[in-house]
Amino acid sequence: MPSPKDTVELILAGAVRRVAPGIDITLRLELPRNPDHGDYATSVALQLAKPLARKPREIAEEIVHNAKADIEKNGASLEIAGAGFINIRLRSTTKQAVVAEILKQGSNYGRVSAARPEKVMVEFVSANPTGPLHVGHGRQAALGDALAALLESQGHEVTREFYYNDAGAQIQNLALSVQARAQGVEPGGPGWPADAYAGDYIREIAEDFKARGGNPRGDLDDLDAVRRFAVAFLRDEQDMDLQKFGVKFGVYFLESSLYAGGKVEGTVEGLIASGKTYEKDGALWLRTTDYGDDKDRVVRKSDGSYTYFVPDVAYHVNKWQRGFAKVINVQGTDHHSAVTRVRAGLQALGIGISEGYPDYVLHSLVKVMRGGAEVKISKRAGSYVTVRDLIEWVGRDAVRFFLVSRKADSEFTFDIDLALAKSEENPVYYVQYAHARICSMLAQWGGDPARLAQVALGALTGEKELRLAQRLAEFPDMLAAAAGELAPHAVAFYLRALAGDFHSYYNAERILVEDEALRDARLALCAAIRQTIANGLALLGVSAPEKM
RNA sequence: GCGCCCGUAGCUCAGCGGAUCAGAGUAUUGGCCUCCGAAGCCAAGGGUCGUGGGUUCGAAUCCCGCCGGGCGCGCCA
Repeated sequence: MPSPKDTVELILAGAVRRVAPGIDITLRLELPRNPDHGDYATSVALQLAKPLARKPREIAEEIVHNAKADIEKNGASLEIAGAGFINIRLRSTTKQAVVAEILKQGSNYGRVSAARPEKVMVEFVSANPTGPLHVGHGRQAALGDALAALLESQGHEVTREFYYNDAGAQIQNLALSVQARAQGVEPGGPGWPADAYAGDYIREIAEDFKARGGNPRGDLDDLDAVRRFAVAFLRDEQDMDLQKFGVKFGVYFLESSLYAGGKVEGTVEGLIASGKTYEKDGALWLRTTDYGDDKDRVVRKSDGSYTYFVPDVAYHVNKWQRGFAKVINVQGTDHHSAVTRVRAGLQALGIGISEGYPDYVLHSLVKVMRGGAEVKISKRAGSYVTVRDLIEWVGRDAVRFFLVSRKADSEFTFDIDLALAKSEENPVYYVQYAHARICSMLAQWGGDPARLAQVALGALTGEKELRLAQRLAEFPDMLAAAAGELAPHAVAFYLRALAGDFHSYYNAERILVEDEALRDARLALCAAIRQTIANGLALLGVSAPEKM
């Protein structure tokens, strides 16, 4: 069933085409803050003034004249204001209808089936198994998972994928670190390998290895065994953290599989065949500058090995070949130089991969403050705050909601002291509280909530009630916009606003009144709010508790 | 130095395909529970939207310069 907004938009767009034939303009309905300006408004007449060389008000009058009958038939009215704005007002019955619609659709409210469903991949976290997950990974997990859920809500078939390097120099470094630690070498002490990981978790792995390894001396010399043990240990740990965070991946992709399958070699051959490579200083270079990069990149080093850039390209070829027409990589901005490079590599191959492939959501790194000082995020230092720490301190719901509540590219300061001291004032509770309050009210009423979907809604005429209905009606549009812009923070802001409207309403009006018709209508509205909050929170991976 | 991103209320941040866009939370101050959950509500103060130009009838929003901050700029990953 098309929403009133869609209907109004369609009718007005038709009128605009008749008034301004041949002029390419997209009609956009705004949501005015000022209620005097109606429920929707458009400045399309002002925008048409120049191309039509006419007064905006005249144009507005003509549009309104054209659309009026149809608009009114569909439960709305038009008026012209100011310089030529067209304000649209919906009748109360039109607004009330959304409540029944939500209760009918239940957990599907906001979800749509795409006209053309796409196979979409969101790749995120992708932490190498060289240490516990840090807050940056937490931000990625919160963003990526919400993004994936958002795209699913729009009818796409989404795969969540985790990519990790299980064989490179960093892994070797990990093995050496564990080995040294197991042999009793202290970080920084004599015999400590250069650039070794010094975090405490290395000691834990070393002790665990010795405890389970049988003959410690013999096992310790077997660096390969140490490496396998350490990787498995850290993978388990990361899995546990992700599970606690409520994030599930569909695919774990190993970098080593690209080598094993000959994909890396094949990519190099493909690049050479494209004619975009050249030899210089004993190395093989790719002309990435042909594709907007600021310098050419080395593909094969003079020692014969490949740069990390090659498996990166091979991996994305693989994504493409698996049929993912749309891929979104969630990464920190510290990797933004890879964006141009990977795209350049894919274009150079000339195998028909679309130009902007893949999409990226880059997030600024999270700065962690504690005791008024910054805690450096560095795997090597071993002093960074982990995802697990955050969850233990403020709870999974708060961490997820908080981390997704900001635009990805804005810098983000996570003040540990504040989160600890004021955990109860975290915005997530505000939204959850609205949900719990409604649950409590429905329980007190004691009726059958399923019945509310059929209840008469005509009694919902209060200003706050109609505003709430409008807010609820925005939900699907908000989701579509958030999915389109890859901006999950919009969901968090919407929920905050909806909860705010509800709390305000709750304090102003009594829901469980004597008058049955009024009570049922109000309960139906509240049930619809509860449903919408639950649906929104589910997308963010945050629980919607019935009691708090 | 070059490239990308970011500068909006004391603080943390929305808004940025122009108009009906000066907003939210928090903090501060003052009110509201014999009443459905006060983890709540109501009200007040607080910003020349970093800065200087430009485009436009109209700019927080688009363009250019400058200032400030972040991240990149390896035959590291």
